[in-house]
This record gives sequence, C-alpha cells and structure tokens, in this order.
Amino acid sequence: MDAMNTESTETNAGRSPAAGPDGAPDDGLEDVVFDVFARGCPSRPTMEHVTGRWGGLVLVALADGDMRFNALRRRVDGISEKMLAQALHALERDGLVVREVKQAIPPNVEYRLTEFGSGVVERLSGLVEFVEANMAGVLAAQQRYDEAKAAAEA
Amino acid sequence: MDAMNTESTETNAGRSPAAGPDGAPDDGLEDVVFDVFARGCPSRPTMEHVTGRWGGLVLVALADGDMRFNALRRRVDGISEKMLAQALHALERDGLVVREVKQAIPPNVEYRLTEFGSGVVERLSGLVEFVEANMAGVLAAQQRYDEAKAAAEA
DNA sequence: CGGTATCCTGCGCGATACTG
DNA sequence: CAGTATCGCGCAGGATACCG
Repeated sequence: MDAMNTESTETNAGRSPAAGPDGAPDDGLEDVVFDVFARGCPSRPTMEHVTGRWGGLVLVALADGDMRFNALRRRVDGISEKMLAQALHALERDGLVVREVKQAIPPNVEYRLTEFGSGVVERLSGLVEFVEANMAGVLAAQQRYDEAKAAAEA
Repeated sequence: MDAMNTESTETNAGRSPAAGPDGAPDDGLEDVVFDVFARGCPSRPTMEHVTGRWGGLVLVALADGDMRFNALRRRVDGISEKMLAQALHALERDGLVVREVKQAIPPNVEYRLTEFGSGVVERLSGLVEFVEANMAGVLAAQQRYDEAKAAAEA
C-alpha cells in the first residue's frame, strides 16, 4: 500500500480505477486500491468501527461464540444500551456481524461473526493480547514519563 | 496543557489471578492480569491510544521508518497539528514511541518506535491490510444493508 | 522547523423513559 | 428480552494565532 496525497482539496476516496490517459485495458473494477492514510477512503470509517472504543470489544467478545444482546452488554463492561445498539448496527452494516432473529416470545436474537468478521477478530485479539501482556511495561513507562515531566517544572 | 484522559474512578483494574484468601505467597506484583473487558482496567485507555482514530495511523506510519513531525502530518492525511501532538504525547507516555531531539537550528526532532511499539505495529498493520483487502466486500455489504433498510420503510 | 495556547462547535455518549 | 426515542452535558477535535 502506498501513499496517495491529495493535499489540495476535497475528499478523495479509494481512488476509482481512474482511466489512464492512454488506452490501457480498462476493466474498471477490482483493482481499486484502498488506503487508510487517505482522508476520504471508505476504509477509514470501517477501521474506526473495528478499532473504536466499543466496536473492537464487541467483536472480540463474539469470538467466544454467538451472543445475545444483554449477554454482550454484560460482557462488555461499561457499555450503554445505546452504544451497544449503535456498534452492532455499524458492524452489521459493514458485514462483520450477522443478526439472527428467532421468532418467539420472549424475543430471541443472536449475533454472530461472519467469516470476514472472524478474520478481523483473529488479528484484533492478537493485538489485544499483546497489549495486555505488556501492560506492566506500559505502566512503568507512564510513571517515568510523568515523573520526568513533573521534574521539568519547578 | 491538555489533560487528555480523565481516567480516574475506582473499579478494580487488573485483578490478581484468583488470589484466594489463603496464605499463598503474596508478592502482590507482576502476576496481575489485565483485562480490556473490565471497565477500570488501565489497558482500556492504552488500547484506545493504539486503536483510536489517529494513534493507530501514526504508529503504522512510523513502521516505514523514523519520521519528523511535519512528515507525519503530511503522511496522516487530515490530522491537525493539535491532534498529532496529542497522539504523539500519549504514545510516548505509553512507551510505544520515543522522541529524539537533535539540537540544531532549525530544530530537528524525530519519532521512532520502541521495541514494544514495533510489536504493536506489526499486529496493527496486519489488521489494516486485512481490512483494506476486504473493503470491496464491505462496500457491497453496506449497499445491501442500506437497500434492505430502505425497502423496509414504505 | 516543531510545536503550544486559546477559543468554539458538533456530536459522542450516558441517563432516562417508552414500545413490542 | 430487545431494543428505539429524546434530551442534554462535556469533551473531542478543528481553526487560528503565537513562540523558541
């Protein structure tokens, strides 16, 4: 993946298979390049859903198996109903999660990872575990940083 | 000065592993378990720095090699000076990045990944690439979702 | 160049209440 | 149980100006 700087003006998305100046074979599909570094690229919002404050936690929670709304709510400590619903909508829209309704009373709804969702979770949970495993070092670094900063003022 | 994180509150952070009321060797250090799912865990803010809107992009950008402030600003399309500074501070504090000042005129400052930072980036860029590679599918899913939703109203 | 200080706004998100 | 609707506060974060 490369840079693609549209410094000047408006939002440029993952660039369209822009027709070259000449007569190259223009199949015009498939070979679009997406780049998170570009301001207008559609991958930006999707990355935010995946890595955002709640989206990531919801996804990783679903790695343990399908879950119902309130189960998720309990598992992701601190999330509000509103934000959970919002996160699930975004993830469903992006094709990371499927919502499965079992007609019954009382209502029974389960959320499940798609194949793509599983791929994302696999990588995401690797990251989470790596960070968790190194938190002791992080805490130490923070303390050093704060002390240095405090010492700088006096 | 920015205050950044209003992380305070109580709630158990990383709780110790089981630590019964017994007389087990109580070193009370080192073997703490961190859990992102817990509301007060210190790993939450750190994960947000790593995966947040800008932090992740800054980290991945630094994977290409050390960079200076304005180079980063150009590479991470759309970021403001303020947010870049803020992101760099957080990452430096967490021990993911080091700030290296070369005394000179004009000033020369470089940012570099630590070893821990490199480990994080490795996993993070794997995620980014996976998502970018699947964006076509995401776009299709979004379109299906929107159409289904539009059809539901009438 | 490499930042910080300040002001201002939108919307993120939590709290609460209601529906099927 | 599984959500939607509404309100309102606060902070994320963009624009602008200024300093070493």
